Amino acid sequence: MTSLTPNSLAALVESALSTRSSLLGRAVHAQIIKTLNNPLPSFLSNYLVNMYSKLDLPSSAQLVLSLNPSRSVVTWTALIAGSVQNGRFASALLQFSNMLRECIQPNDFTFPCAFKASASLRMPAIGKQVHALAVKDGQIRDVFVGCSAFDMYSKTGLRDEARILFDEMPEKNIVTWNAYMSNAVLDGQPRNAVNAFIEFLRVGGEPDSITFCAFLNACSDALYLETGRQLHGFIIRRGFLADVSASNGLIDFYGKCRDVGSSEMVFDRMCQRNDVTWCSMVTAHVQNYEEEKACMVFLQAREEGVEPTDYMISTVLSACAGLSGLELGRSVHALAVKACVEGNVFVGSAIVDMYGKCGSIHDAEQAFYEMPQRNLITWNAMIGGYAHQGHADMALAFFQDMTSGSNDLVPNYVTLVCVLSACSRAGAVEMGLEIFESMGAIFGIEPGVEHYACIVDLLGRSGMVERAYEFIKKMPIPPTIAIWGALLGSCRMYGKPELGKIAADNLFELDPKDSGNHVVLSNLFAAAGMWEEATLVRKEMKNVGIKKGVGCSWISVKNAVHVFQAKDTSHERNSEIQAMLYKLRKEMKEAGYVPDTDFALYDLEEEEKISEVWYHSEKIALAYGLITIPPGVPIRITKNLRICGDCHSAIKFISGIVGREITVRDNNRFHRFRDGQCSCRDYW
DNA sequence: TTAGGGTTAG
Repeated sequence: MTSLTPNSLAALVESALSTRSSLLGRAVHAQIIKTLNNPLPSFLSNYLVNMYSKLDLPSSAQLVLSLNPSRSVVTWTALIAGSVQNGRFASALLQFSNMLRECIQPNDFTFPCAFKASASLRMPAIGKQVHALAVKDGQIRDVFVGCSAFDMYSKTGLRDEARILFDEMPEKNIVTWNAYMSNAVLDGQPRNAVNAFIEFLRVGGEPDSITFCAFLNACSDALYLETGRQLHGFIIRRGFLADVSASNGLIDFYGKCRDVGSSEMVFDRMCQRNDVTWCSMVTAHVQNYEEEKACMVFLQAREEGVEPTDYMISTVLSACAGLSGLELGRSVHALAVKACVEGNVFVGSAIVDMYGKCGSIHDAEQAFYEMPQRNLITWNAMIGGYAHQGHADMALAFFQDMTSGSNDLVPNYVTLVCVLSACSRAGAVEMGLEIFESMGAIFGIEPGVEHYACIVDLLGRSGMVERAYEFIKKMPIPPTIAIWGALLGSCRMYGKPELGKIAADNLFELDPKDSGNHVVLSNLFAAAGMWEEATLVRKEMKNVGIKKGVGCSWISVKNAVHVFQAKDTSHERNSEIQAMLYKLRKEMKEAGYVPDTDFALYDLEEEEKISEVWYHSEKIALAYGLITIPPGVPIRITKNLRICGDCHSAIKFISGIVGREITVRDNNRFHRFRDGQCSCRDYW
């Protein structure tokens, strides 16, 4: 056996670090103690401090450091760098200050760590003090130190200081330029990033994959689709298409620019993919409302043995939320636990959001309370979940709790959207208006288009349809589809054909291809007995080539999905379904249900209309659920179009008769029926 | 012993 010299022991420490095995690291340390007497040679002690700190074993690192009487700036920097790498930023700054207390001067390796810790903690006051030290001994001129100081100022929002540093840097390298571009994008200045790229090329810079990613981010941020496409060509010419990071950046860019087809093209042509590639592709589908495709890509990634990361899990959960796919959502939640990422705040918030949107508010609450840490997004998800379910009281209580006491969070734009939508769904008109009018003064958030839409919905849903229209006319920003859509919905609810026509005309202009608006207007006219107008709308639809999508409802039973269309008799258990429908119809009639034939789409005889609405797909899916799902288990149905008013009222009756909880997720929102009531206060 | 990026939640 060769003798263990200090140099060979140092090599052993290095190899233990490279395997990331703390067990091996401790074994090597034991061997060193066995071989050499204390105190260890200083350089070997430094190796150990570095290893322990990087392996995220801070106590051991600190102990080895304190046993080294001749510890130097290198020893301390090894300790601090490990803390920064493992996200222990506050510890890093504490260690930095302990080092100064021992009168050891930081060097060009120490300063970047201290700047990064200050930047990550968003503590510009500390960053400034570190900067002063770096200026004092001239270290700021070093390209590493200068770049990290610039990054710190940018990330802590001190633009002027960042700009001065950048302009006065004696030397800039590619990292400096990349930092400049990335921070410009983060700061909402994508144009500056693009200009910096041009300047960088002009001074003879050679971009790398990080430069491309930063540029693509700028393009997707500002929706510079053409500029991004040109960069795609540039990436190909420079031979960077084989680079996984550059291609990942392209997938992300196209996805954010609503060109998911190009994302798929880049993805399909890649020879090598990593976990980020898969996650970017799933994200691109989710961002383009292609949740089914997102789930397919996720399952494909699983088949290929790609390990699920916290990023992937939170993205897939948002796909489940979009699909109201509770079963898949549950299995992804289980996967998060298995992958040990459920404690991650992104994953936890996505779990809360998924359960809230899938109607399992108790699961959402449980996930919320079990989270080791929560942030604003977690609270928003919970408030949004209550709003979805029509629990305005809980939404408002959580809002109150979030902003007060130990939580002390500052609400953002989305928080206010969730709160106002909760008021609207609960008919809390005064409360909603009060919050809307004071949100600028109290929370510093100026109302945006989503907030205006909530108020239109709030007024309209409460029967103040004319007031809602007056409100729209006075809006300082142009009304959007959501706003006219809310008005049209309330016109349908309260039978206001004239205003409905105005809302619909605006919708036709903004969104000519949406068949739903034509159908609602036609129904509105039909309900008011204005058959000619109703027929005219239908004719117009035909003339301009709009087809109403085929309505269907689906229900998941024992992991199989059963899809039904209106008047569907094709299911293998059709006779049982029909028998259940017959039984229900009889019992409902006895309970006082009267079919609402406004929702029969044609000018039919009354008897035919009744039959028309009776065989809507959601009722058939529900009948199937009642014969297959054991008593006590909630029945969940999803519909691709909006649930019709007759089905809504029928399911209310059914929930009372059969004593079960029934939820219907339609393409607009969530309806939870229990004891003859629905979570939404009213429906047209 | 050191600096920059890519995928995530409303």
